[in-house]
Amino acid sequence: MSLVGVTARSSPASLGGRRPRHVTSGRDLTDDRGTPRDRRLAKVLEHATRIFWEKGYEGASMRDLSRATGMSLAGLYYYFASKEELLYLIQKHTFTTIMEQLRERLAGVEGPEERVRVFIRNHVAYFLANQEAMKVLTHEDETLKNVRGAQIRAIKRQYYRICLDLMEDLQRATGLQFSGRLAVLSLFGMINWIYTWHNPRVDGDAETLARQMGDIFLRGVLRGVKAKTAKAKS
Amino acid sequence: MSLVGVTARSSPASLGGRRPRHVTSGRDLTDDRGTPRDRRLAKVLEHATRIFWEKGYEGASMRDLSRATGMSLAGLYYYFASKEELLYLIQKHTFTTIMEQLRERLAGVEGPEERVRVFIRNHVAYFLANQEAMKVLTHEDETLKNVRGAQIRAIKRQYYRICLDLMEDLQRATGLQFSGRLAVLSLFGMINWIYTWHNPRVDGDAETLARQMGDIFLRGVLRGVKAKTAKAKS
DNA sequence: ATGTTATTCGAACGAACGTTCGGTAAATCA
DNA sequence: TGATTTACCGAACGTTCGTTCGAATAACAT
Repeated sequence: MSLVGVTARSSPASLGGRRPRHVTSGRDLTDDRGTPRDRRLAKVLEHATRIFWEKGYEGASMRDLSRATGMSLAGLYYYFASKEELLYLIQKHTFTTIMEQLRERLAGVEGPEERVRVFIRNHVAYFLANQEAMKVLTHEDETLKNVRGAQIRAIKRQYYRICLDLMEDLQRATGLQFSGRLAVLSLFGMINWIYTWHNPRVDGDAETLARQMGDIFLRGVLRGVKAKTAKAKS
Repeated sequence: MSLVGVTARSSPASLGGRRPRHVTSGRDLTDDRGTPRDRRLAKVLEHATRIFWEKGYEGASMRDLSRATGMSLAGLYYYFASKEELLYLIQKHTFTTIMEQLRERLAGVEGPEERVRVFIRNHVAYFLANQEAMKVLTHEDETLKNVRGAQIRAIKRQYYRICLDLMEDLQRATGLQFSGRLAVLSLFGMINWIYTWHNPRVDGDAETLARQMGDIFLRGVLRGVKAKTAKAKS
């Protein structure tokens, strides 16, 4: 009721109008918990994520989703109000989850550099574990308009803020001078670009990738990587 | 004839079929040179670039382009065969131009680090001077299919190769060990991400940005930036 | 068994999509 | 001058789009 914003036109129940449909509970939408309805919606969102990932939001059609889920076109709309809401739910869930995970991983970790490392590790790990959702999140950045767009942008600003704070802690601790804004945005660029090139066959796992990117970002290529052992490939 | 691939269905001229339309000459498409027709096409491409930039390729309609150019829907098709070809021409021209410019700027520059710096400067400068085209190039990366897609991907591979070579020269010169592939792709990520955040009001001009990003990439934030003078902002 | 609510559907709606057809003017060539 | 080519357009073509309607079934409570 609060989150979704029902689009139903009128229907005061007394006049025999149909009751408002597709009112999602405010629940979490992960696969396990929630009402059966929420669990079913979560499954639909998984399929939608994969389709948006493959064809882009505009390029994907509700008929694609119907085919993928095995449900009828009309049946889908029992679970959400519009295609746009689908994208909103996906982006919101993805963003919320990565931020929760970050807060957990940051808790208890001391030392500004290590905390930045944790941020990088978390972002890279989540990115690789949820490539489809993360591409939909970053690629369809400007797609949502109005209220839904504003909500997603608000979460994004929060996430940016967390990283900027980590960076400024690092500056205070080391006395170094650089533009925090530019550092954060460069870091985001490095990581968020992954979806355009990552190949699990040739590029390592999340841990390796995060360490390498952390090294590039924190030490710079000209200080090189402390030649630990196998950096392998090229 | 060679580039564009006419889609005309048959029409052997003798049977009264219409001659093949929209056969672009192989010319350069920049505004100044070429036949009047090519110049007119270039203008259309400029409008198309702005529209794809605003609404994305799938989200943009030929009617949007018709409105923007002031030409009729049918009239547009005198200059190109399809919407897809529009995107192809834009991407090809953009990619070709940035590579030409890079080769010019690299010529005569010695020293592996400076050559990497030139690469960064060129990419950032071109990016900011042609933000719309560069977004269309990077954002619509997977949009083109088949032959046209393969051609663009081939140019992209060339561009990547040039940068990788620069990076490997740097490695040979310094004896440092890092993954060249990862370094190049991280660098691309840093720079190509610019279009999602750049604000000319708060972020500096191309030269400043390129220097800062070069510093982050080459020296790493932990070695700081040689506090030259005004880094200002944050 | 009966009434109620939760799901799902076939069929269609109007709008928008990329593209094409037959044609008209204007420019160019002979 | 007349013939041909170039540049452009109104009107439509067939398709696909997101969404909705009324009804049918399934699940569940009483």
